[in-house]
Amino acid sequence: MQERYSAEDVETAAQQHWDSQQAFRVVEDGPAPKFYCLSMFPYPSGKLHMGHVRNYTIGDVISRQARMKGFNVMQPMGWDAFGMPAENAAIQNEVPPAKWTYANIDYMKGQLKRLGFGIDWSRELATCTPAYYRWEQWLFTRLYRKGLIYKRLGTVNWDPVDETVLANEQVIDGRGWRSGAEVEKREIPMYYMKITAYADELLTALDDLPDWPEQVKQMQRNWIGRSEGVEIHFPYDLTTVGESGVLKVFTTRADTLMGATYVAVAAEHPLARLAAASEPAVAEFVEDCIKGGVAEADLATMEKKGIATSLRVVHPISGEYLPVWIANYVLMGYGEGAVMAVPAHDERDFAFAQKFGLTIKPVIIPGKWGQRVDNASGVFDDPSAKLQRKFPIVARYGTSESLSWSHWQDCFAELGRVVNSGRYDGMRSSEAVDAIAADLETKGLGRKRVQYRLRDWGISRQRYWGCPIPMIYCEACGDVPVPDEQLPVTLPEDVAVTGRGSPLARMPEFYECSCPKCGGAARRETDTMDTFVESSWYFLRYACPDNAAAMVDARADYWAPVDQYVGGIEHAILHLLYSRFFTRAMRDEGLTRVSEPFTRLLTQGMVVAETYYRQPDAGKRQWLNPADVAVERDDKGRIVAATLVADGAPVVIGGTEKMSKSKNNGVDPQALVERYGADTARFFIIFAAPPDQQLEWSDSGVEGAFRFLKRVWTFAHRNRELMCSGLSATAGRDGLDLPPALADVRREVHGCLKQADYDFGKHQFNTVASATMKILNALEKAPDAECPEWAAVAAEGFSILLRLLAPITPHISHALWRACGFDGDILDAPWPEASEGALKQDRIELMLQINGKLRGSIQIDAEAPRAQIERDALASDAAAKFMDGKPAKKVIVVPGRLVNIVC
RNA sequence: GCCCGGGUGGUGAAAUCGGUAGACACACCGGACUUAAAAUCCGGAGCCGCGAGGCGUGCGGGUUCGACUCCCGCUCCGGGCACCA
Repeated sequence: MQERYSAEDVETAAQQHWDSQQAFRVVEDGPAPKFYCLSMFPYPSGKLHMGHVRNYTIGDVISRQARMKGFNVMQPMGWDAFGMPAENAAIQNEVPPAKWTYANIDYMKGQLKRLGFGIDWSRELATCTPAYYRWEQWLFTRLYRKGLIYKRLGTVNWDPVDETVLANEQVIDGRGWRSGAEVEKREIPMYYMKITAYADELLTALDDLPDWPEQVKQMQRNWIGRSEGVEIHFPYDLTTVGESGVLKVFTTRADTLMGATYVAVAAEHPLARLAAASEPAVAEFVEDCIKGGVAEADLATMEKKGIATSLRVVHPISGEYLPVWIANYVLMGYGEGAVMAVPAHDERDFAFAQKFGLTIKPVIIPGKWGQRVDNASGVFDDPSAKLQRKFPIVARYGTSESLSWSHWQDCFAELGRVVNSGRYDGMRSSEAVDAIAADLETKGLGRKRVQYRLRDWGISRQRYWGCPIPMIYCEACGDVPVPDEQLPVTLPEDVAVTGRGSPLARMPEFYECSCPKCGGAARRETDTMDTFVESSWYFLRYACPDNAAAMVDARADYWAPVDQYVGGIEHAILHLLYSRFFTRAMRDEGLTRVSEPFTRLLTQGMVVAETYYRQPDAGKRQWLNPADVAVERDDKGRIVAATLVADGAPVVIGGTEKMSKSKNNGVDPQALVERYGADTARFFIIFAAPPDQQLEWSDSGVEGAFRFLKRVWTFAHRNRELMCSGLSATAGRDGLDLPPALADVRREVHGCLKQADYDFGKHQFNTVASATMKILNALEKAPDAECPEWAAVAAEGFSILLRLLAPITPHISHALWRACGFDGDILDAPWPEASEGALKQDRIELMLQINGKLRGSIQIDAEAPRAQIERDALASDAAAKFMDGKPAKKVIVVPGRLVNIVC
């Protein structure tokens, strides 16, 4: 054993050992229960970034501990290899996407190996290979025939200059990122997956995922957005509309129906088109509405615009004529593309009505305004204003009647009591919803129904680097799925990408084909699939990546579901929801037995670092890498200034942000590993923050991790022979009669172990790392070798330390386990168990509070009865000093913790 | 705009069911070793105060013998918003 810790030697040797043993290759048999630990696979963007290192370190820690606990562990890895960056790189560097992607995979795989992750590489897959995506196409044709995939128009961002569909990310301030042209909405035919068919199941099944973070489940619940409400039909007014029909809206607040004063429709709604045909101003407005992109965040924050039409619809209860408005905040793809507007009780409608001077008709008395309202006179008590007020029949801006409705108040949107609504007056909101729904149903103008916010999943992409959609168009036969024997539809790999239009649509050799039904000339679909499709089933394919005859086989039944999934919180909704849906679709095709793909979920936080920059006058900020910057501190250690090492001149401290190329604050994992080794990188990442929180990068923190590992190494080197002799004394350690100082050391070790076990269960690995440091501190401070029992205590303590460390820093743990003569390979060493005997204490310290303030402590027998604790507490110096001679009113004893005297 | 998180010393963080706030580290200060430095080791330290003591978990209220923890209101920061992955 070397005296000095050399990470490179240790890590190379350990990795060679694992390779030669094929230590992480796993098969589907044996008595051990299976444990499928999966980290989200990376997009092969070029090289690993720190977020990857964090993700895979967390997954590896869980995997390795599960193995020590006796599970048959599978930890696979692969590549989410289709996507836009490959096309962007192709445009920039004129490299074909396939070549670029495979080169990246090659490089990043080497990096993953160097970090020592316990991955079964025999299961590696890349989604851009025909061997993978052919099964995606195969399933597509099945789901299409079943009706779970269908075709309809969908709205996309259109760049009129580049004649290309843009991703939301490529639209910046309403303009195309390359052309700078104003983006427009355009409707094109697209394929959709009917995820809404599973909406209810996806929602209710969340309740059966106890090991998912509550926050993720809540986000998914809100995303699915189940709401119970009423569909209401407003018949067209024949004289203004010119044809018969009904305008359908959905509302959860049917109790406010009598307060509806207009209706608003989307620019793409049939009524809008009708109005545009005869009214030039409307046509202009509708034309204007196609400007801008489709991202919801933009639509929600843009200025609310609208225009009146001459059209009217008929209120289904009152028979009044309501004006039809066109509003840019109503969207065709959401619900019915129309809303009934109740300005008195909806904040958005209120703002709209005020802007355009529309009628505001209050029909609900908010709960907090009291129950007393006279339905005939409209007089009610407003306790918040300590006034008796007259309820406005119609509130118009500027009139005295409408004072209370001149500004929006949140309580307007609350449930309450119905007024101003004819026969529904006096009802509570919920009663009014029932009564109105019943009346509408009688008239055939509406009914109660459930609606979801969730929309069907549009999967068509007008891009090249993706899985081809296996469909053929024939003049005679229409849309025909590609038959099984013609699969896969292979994506040509040697293609020039220009950024204008879709390359496949310019390749007759790709799209010209014959109809599978009639044999006539036909055209192949040139759209590819959303890359979320590949990542919706890869976890099943890892079980059997080599199967050329089936999508999944019996091995998937052995491994599914994933026991532990680890990945970024940014995937909390889309990827995870699509995967849950896809698994169910596959279940209903008889491909898997499971419904939920991921039993336990751990969502990891981002990796952030400080930023530094310089800003020449009126110029762009130049971001400087933290590695090139030196900081100045005051005498308390606070950072007061920073300078660039190269020129010694000051730079601006920019705050802490997510590591990124644009802010130049990334730390290269490669350089880190080369300098300190994989174990140091892994230890720091685990130690610096709990997995689900953001991790702040710190170079000196890395130094500290390295220093700790050196201390572990040094302890082993100094005490190796002693500990080898201590091994024989291992039997019956609890029975050993240890001197008090050694008993204390042993109590500390087992206390740390017990705590670490608890923390492991919570996935709070940072405190597990702390526990290993505490154990080393205790062992180093132990009274040394004079005492004969020390060898046994040291050997036991150090073996516990190494095993707690093994999942986090596997290489050094592997080397020291052998060097100290412990049994076998630490990879399969049994996880240690804390001894209750070692934790026992005769006397304990209780904190002493007087009136809730800490004033001292008392020493007492661990088993002391309550009466004695009270007596000792009252007799203490602190009690005499702080009770001011007052008698104790009450004494609170919290066993094992504290005594509080109230006086 | 909507949904979901987070805010604790100079810094990263810990505190299991409402019971010692700041474990474990980083940075800092002091000391040992050294011709010197690096490395290593030992010690100190939340803030204010000479001290007794007071004050302290983003801000303002509340519940409680006792609140980082529970409740109400605010604020700032981050993630997601359906074509980034």
